Amino acid sequence: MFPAMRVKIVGLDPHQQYYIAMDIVPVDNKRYRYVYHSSKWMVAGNADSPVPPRVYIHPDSLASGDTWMRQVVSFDKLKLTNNELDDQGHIILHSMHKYQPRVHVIRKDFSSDLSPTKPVPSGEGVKTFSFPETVFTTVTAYQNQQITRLKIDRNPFAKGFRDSGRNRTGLEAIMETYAFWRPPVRTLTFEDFTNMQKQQGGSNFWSSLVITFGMSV
Amino acid sequence: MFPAMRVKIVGLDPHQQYYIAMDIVPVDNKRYRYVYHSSKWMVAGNADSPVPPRVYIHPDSLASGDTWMRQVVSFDKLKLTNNELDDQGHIILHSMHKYQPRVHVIRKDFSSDLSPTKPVPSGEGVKTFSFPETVFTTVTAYQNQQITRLKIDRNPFAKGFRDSGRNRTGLEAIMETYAFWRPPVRTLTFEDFTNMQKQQGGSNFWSSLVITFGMSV
DNA sequence: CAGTTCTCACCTAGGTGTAAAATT
DNA sequence: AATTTTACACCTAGGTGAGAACTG
Repeated sequence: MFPAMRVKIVGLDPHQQYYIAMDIVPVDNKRYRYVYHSSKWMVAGNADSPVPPRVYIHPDSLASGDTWMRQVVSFDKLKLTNNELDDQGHIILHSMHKYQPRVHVIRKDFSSDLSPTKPVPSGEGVKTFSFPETVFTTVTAYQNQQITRLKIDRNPFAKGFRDSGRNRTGLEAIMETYAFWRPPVRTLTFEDFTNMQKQQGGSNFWSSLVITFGMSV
Repeated sequence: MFPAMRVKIVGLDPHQQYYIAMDIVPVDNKRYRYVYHSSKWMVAGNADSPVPPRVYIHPDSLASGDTWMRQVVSFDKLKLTNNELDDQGHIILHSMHKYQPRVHVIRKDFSSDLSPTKPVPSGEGVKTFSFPETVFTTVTAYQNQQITRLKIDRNPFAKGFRDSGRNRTGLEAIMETYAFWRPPVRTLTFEDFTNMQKQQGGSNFWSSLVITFGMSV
């Protein structure tokens, strides 16, 4: 999956052990098609039947709160497939559907049955974060030129398709000289999240947990 | 370092957590030179002054005894350097000296000060294994054709230097068709080790620890 | 014919020994 | 003269979109 989701985590217990995991859930019950002349995704019927749930457990798991908080947690190794019989542990999605990635922070002492092929457990030791700007629509071929350009311009592995003849604009050219530049990040506190989800309030333990999202572009 | 050291471990407590680490210690206090006409390494003076000790902590650390015992533990990412100012965490050695790799099994509850830049602690919670057949002499350029051929024939990354014109012998040709072939392994029990090292006896906890060595060729 | 699969050239990233050049 | 460093071609391994081929 590119761009990869990247998060910064604050407020964990430095000495407690945690798993961090991602799953990807349907946004609605619809199938979509892209209408080129209006540049919009339109509903094209009901969703296909749901697929076996998969969870991507971040490869740095298990790690201490301290370790997680000292790094940007990147999900750039997460892979997607439309093959419902996949045996590579990839996350299985339907093409032409809308999905929302979720980040789960799972306390070790609560993770008795954490598995790549079972839904993430819910309860006191697990907190889940979603960032609405990361909703995406799955395709098997790109439906418009903007997304193709984003992919080619931002993914190092697609360098071979960059049109070096096409000149960058003045601003872009300047940006390129700042190799360390990163787009602005957005911060979402656990309180924001609980409000958004109309959740009934978290334990003290989690009250300071903050997770910040930035795209890896 | 190629060929990489690979070990199989038996007899750990499946539910206990362990680090596994490697360091490389001088075999003697001498510097060597290779005498081509006799195909032998000869003493060529006293060793250079010792170098800051480094430890390679196996990247699968920290893991349970169960996890360690279920896999072949391979040290193929271990890197060597002759640069005493190295800041990449590589193990620093002198060229033209004889060295012996050691494998350390370190119980988590004993590993308070385990660090890549400090000597491995010794004591009740740490057991160390050496395999005399892994002694090697460091060089900056290969000193004889046999070692060059071993490196080129056995290391996939050196495939570009293989002389596909030179025909394999009948036996070698047959061997090559068995992709899964591995050289015989040698088993060393902790008792063997204690005898060899004239150690004063281990705790019950470790009495069944066995470590088996095989080269990754 | 919209959607999917497959093969391919072209990249990133990094592990090899060679041979020339530099060092001591 | 022996040893070490450096630039380089050639690999492994795997992530890209293009475009042809295929599917229903």
